[in-house]
Amino acid sequence: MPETIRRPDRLPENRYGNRPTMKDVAARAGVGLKTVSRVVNGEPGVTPETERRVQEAIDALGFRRNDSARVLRKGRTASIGLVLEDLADPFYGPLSRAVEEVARAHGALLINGSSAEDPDREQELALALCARRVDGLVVIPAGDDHRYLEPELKAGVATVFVDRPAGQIDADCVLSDNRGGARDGVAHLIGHGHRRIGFIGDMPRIHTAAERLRGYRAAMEDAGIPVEDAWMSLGVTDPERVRRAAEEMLTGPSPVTAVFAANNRVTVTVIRVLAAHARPVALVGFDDFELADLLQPGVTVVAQDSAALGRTAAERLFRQLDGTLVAPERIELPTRLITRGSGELPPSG
Amino acid sequence: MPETIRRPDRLPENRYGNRPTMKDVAARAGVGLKTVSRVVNGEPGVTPETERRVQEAIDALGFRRNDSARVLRKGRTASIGLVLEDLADPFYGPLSRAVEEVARAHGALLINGSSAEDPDREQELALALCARRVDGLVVIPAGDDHRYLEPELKAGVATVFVDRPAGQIDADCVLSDNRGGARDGVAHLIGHGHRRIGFIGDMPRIHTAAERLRGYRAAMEDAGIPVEDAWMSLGVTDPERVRRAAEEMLTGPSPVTAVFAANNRVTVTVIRVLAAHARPVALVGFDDFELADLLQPGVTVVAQDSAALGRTAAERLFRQLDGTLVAPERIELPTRLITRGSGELPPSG
DNA sequence: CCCGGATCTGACAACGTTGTCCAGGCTCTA
DNA sequence: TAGAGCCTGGACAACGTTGTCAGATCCGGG
Repeated sequence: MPETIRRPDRLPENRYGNRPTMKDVAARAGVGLKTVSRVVNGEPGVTPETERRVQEAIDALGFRRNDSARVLRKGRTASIGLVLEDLADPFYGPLSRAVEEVARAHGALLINGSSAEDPDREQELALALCARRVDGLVVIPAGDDHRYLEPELKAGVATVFVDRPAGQIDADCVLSDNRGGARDGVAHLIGHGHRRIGFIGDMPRIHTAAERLRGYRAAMEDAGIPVEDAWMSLGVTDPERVRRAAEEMLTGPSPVTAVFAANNRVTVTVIRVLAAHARPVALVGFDDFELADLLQPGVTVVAQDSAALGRTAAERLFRQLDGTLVAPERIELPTRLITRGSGELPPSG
Repeated sequence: MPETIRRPDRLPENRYGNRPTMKDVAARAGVGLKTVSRVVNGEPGVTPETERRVQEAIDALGFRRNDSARVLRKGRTASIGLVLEDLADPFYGPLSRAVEEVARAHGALLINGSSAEDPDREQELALALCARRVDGLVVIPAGDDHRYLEPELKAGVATVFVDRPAGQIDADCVLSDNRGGARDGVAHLIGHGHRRIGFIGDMPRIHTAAERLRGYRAAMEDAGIPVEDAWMSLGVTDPERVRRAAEEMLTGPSPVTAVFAANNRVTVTVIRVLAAHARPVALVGFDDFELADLLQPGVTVVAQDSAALGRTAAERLFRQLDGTLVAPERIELPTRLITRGSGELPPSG
């Protein structure tokens, strides 16, 4: 197909398909442009009769206001961005739901996407949202350097980090008390007589993982129990390797009688290993999950309130936008130990 | 505070906080506006030296292109909307994740929200997304009348319905084979010797619920088993009432030896009832869920591939946008029976 | 009958970007 | 060294909306 040399700037008339504009509505209703705008936005100063004519034209043409133009003119988009780690992770469902509810209450829409735990993708996504001029950003960080957001912060984009703190910049963040929660969970096992307790968690470069490890160490130290290296498995995430790590600490020279699983993925895998294991082994997991109570035995967990994380973050974000908030703060929400059986098994073997 | 009588149209200089524009960048770099645009968009025709100067000014000012203005000019937003029923429902996690991946592959962002199963809210949300001029819409319907979308369809907004069909309009939809799946599940129970089989499902006004009921009836009819009313519970969703319904069919005059649970919420509740019940009762559930294999016995389910639903829908949407697709179609994806034990229990009592 | 005021309406500019098109400077060849 | 042609850069309009402001209309009262 030969390339057209001079295509007119104005496409025939099918931009956005061929949506009618206020101008079209005005022409059809026989009124001025601004009058249509007034009707659409419910501004006062329009006779009922005029309003009726305009409304009629709107319905007839199927007019819908173009919010891009509106945003351009007004400067506020009434939308906030949410950068998740993984949309499909059940832990984030209630969180994003909570963010959405708060946004809705403030008349804002939610735009979101997942970083898939990739720092570059997190940055790409966050900046794309800023280019859309979202009013604010809720970020669950994948990376640990967020200086790329500095111009945005300076430009007034409200920003709150959730679940993990921001890196290299001073910003609001809302976290769970990871260290305290892990400490409670491990102390619970110690309270039931365990001394050889295993820990399986993610890489310590991830803030939550590091904090939970600290909690484990603190609880052990409080009880005066020296920790053996063979009891700890760090940075192992895929099910197969978690399985192997669990089996090693169960059968090693100094076998553990209890396991602390530092996140829900690990917990589920460990449950599978323990189910196939002859000797009963106690288990406490970080993060609650559905049906934990129906397993045999029920799984004792340190639960974080992911909905509260989302709600708190979103509320802070809108308070930043109101201007009622100035100094960045770090908020830690408490966790809750839920006993269901697996954490109360006595030591054996 | 007294209202300012005449506020100048031009706010001092803090719209969007006070973001620099291309004009500012151009001034600082000592070049024309369009040259900046060229650099930002990687268009050819700029000397390396000029490009460097411009890039420097961009970095120094922290400039970020305003996509609202861009959208206004170009007519495409490179974003699609997703109207979910509930962000927090684990069934929709993989689905929205799949939609996101496809969108990402096409360079589009995803804007989403939940209808909370409320038709009015679904409409409000869908139209808000259209006002943003999303290029397309993936909708999991809450209501059954979608004529409100007609002007949008006419205007060229690509639209695909998922999980449930569109009501009163002719549009693409991607569904699971609900009837066939339910039929397979119930036939499986019959194959293991059951004749008195209970059905617990949602209100038949919901398409999926109605289809699954049809599947149940069809399987029973195929086997020549007359269905008793007492075996069916319809429109019951909250856990307490599901619990009661289940108990009634287990203890009634003609007690069932097996239960078909028509969605994952119901399944989980029924599991709880059966766990507390003396006589073993077989169970097949519609929808798979995590840990179903770890329960005692493992739960046999009719699984739908929610990721495939999302992927298929999103791909169709982008094919609509390409123009490679014209006539709306109704696509049904197969379900898969996963046997884990609970569905293979023999009749007892 | 005219005027003041209140009410309603519309012309116009501006938001920040991109497409078009032309001007000027440069290189290369004859 | 002049001329042709290419390359780079910039002026300008337009996208659809809303804020400002002035003009038009209508009413009642003096």
